[in-house]
Amino acid sequence: MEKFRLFLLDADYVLDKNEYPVIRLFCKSKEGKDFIVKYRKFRPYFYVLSKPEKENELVEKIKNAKIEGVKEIDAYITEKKFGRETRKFIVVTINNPRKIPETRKFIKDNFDEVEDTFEYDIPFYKRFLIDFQLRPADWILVKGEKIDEDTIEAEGIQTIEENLPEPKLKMLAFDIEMVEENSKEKIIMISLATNNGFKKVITYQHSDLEYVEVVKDEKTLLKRFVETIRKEDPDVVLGYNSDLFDIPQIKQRCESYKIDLNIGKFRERLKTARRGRETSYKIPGRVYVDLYRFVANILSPQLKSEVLTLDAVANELVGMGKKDLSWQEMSEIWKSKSDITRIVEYNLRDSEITLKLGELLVPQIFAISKLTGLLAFDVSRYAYSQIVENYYMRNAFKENIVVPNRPKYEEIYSRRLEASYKGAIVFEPKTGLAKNIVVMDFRSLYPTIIITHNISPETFNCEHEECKQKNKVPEFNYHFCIKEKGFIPKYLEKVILRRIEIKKKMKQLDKNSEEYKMLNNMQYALKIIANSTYGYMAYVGARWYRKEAAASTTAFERYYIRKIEEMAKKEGWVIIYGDTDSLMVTNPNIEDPEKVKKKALEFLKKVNDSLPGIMELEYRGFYPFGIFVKKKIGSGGAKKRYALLAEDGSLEIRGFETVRRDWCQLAKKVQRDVIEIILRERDVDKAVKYVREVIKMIKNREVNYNDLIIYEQITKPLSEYKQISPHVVAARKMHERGKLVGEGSIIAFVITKRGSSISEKAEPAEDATIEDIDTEYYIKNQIIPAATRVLSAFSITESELLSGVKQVGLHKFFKKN
DNA sequence: TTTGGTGTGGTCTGGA
DNA sequence: TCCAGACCACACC
Repeated sequence: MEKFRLFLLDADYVLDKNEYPVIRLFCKSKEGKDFIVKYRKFRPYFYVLSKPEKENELVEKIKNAKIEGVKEIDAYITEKKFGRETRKFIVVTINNPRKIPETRKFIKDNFDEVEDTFEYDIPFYKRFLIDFQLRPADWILVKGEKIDEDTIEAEGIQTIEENLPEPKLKMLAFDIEMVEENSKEKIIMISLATNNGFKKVITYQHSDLEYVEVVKDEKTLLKRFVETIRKEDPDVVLGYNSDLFDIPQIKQRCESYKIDLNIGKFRERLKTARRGRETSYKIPGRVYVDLYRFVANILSPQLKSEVLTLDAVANELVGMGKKDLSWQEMSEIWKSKSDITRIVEYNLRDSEITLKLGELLVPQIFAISKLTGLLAFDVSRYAYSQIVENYYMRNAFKENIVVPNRPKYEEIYSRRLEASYKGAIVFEPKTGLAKNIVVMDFRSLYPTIIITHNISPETFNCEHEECKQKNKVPEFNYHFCIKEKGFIPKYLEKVILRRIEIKKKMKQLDKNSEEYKMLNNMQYALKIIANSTYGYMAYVGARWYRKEAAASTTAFERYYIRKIEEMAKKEGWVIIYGDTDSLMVTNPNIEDPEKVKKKALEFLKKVNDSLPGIMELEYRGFYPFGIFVKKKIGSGGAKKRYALLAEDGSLEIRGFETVRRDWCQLAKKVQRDVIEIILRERDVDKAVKYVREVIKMIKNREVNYNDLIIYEQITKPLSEYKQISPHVVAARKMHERGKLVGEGSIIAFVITKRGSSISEKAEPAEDATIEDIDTEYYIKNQIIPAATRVLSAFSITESELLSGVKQVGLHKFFKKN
């Protein structure tokens, strides 16, 4: 028997000829050699909870059950944790993983002794990874025999705890181009690029470029694509929106040409993996990642980009965008049989930036894999809820806890009908220009509350009198057990502590070092779990659902932030603003910034001494100036909208039109400039003059057309809108003109002179010019509101911006400076 | 297949 | 014609 240290990349299973499962692990050795590890001793199973005292009877009945397609069935009793109690469960094992649903149904339908069934919907490969606690994108130790060049028959498999460096992985990105000819779409070009420097474009029109391979037709193009992938033999295959576009197109064409799409590591065919409504594809033995899905599911909230196109995302993340070439131009070049260099370069660039994105994102995906035990394939396609859930599922196994069932449709429906609960506190800001602001915030507020107060579905309202006294939830008649650590807090704490540890380590490292990058990816993965656990417990689709747990978390938030507010006020601080986990304060009695900071640190120490558990309030920064504005309707200050000037001169702008997608670029720029003039120069007059100048330019149409485009998303089918807003009208016009628009499309439109209501005047951006623009609208509904929002805090009104009447005495707002 | 609640503000809609 | 309330999108944390 030999031992192999291998890096685990992917897993699946096949059936042997007797319909027994063979787990296959796709691995790489340190030297870069590929292996398939086969393991035959693992069987699919699920749990049956019997009615009390009926276990033995039920076991016998199950053992003797005859179920179609199931060759072998076995059952035995085990104990598992179920909520707060430990109960007997029957483990039902069969030979064929595909028969688990039928087996479960048979047992449920035929035996009255059955109370419930569990863990019947965990895919077999995932079951294996959980039970063996294997981590994809990490090293495993395999004991077994090498039966041929690249196959190992394993006797035993386990993880390796040492931190070995990753083997060098080969990544390949690809992209296709299509053109419509005689109302039929054809693939005209495919580009491929790898992180070894390989690049190739395959097409069937002439080109002299050395990396272009010219073939005779579409069919040969596809054949060469298959051969090239096989020859390059990548570990990771990358596309951008390829699950929805490139792969289905390639697949369909290959089918019609009867080309075997066997691009798997060991010449296996591309597989379709259907999950609910979404379709994805597996390339057996390779990690195939559609980067768009990861970006859309996981990364999008933290991106500044307004759209998730490859161009925008790559520009933001790797500083490289697409080449400029419109679909029409491409079509014309191709059909006119002229020089295709531009298409070739455009096509190759797409693969190159996809590759660059992959080099950045695949390590992030791998870090999440390592933490959750999910295959990179799954991580890259899962939503937040799925990623957290799988983290807890894998740890439930360690704790011998039965995984709660996924809610059925009716359950989800009734959960939806439950009333929502109160959230966090948002303070009403003091409007105007603020000075010497100290910002403090809680480090991971919700996670630390959950951990400190042991908030978990099963610790909720335990029977102990003591817990009722010592761990009561503010505002509610709820409490959480303190006798035993809850499952969720236990594993959430591991996440938080590990993240703190990693962040500490990172501080000592060079930011460009490989180790720093690796740790950064790991802390990012941990952050995802930490930040989504609270919301997950209130998510209607969650297995570990307990709305009261989430409601209690926010109740504690309100309690603590109020408590700190009180402490701060007592010490002479003025609360300028605060949202959920942050407080912005100033001390009107102290002028010297250094003294303010010092005093703030003393205050923080006092607060932290009073906070329980691992809760901690941190110093986030000092800001010489800030703007807080009035609400447009009603009285008082507007929450969630402010701008701060940091000591290093940078601006932090939140909530304002400037940071919103649904305002035209020009309005956003004007507002940002106004904020800057006020914060940096504290000169309201200058800001007013500037706005008047812009208004004049609009009147004269001396502005850039593109800066007038408004972007808004279509969030449901066009027919379902009750209120027909401008963006809906623009979308309908696009639809009528043969454009593809639907749920999720971001509509680019402008407001023109044609029509009476604003909606009627909305026109798709591509169908209008600067001459069509309704300048009145842009002045009154874009520039003026955006500028007034900020300037009204300094008593400037709309009419003053419009009239051009010179105001006097504005400086009074800034006497001191 | 969509982790949660809080909040602002634009435009439309329909009744006075 | 005016205005409140509904609808809708997007932001903050």
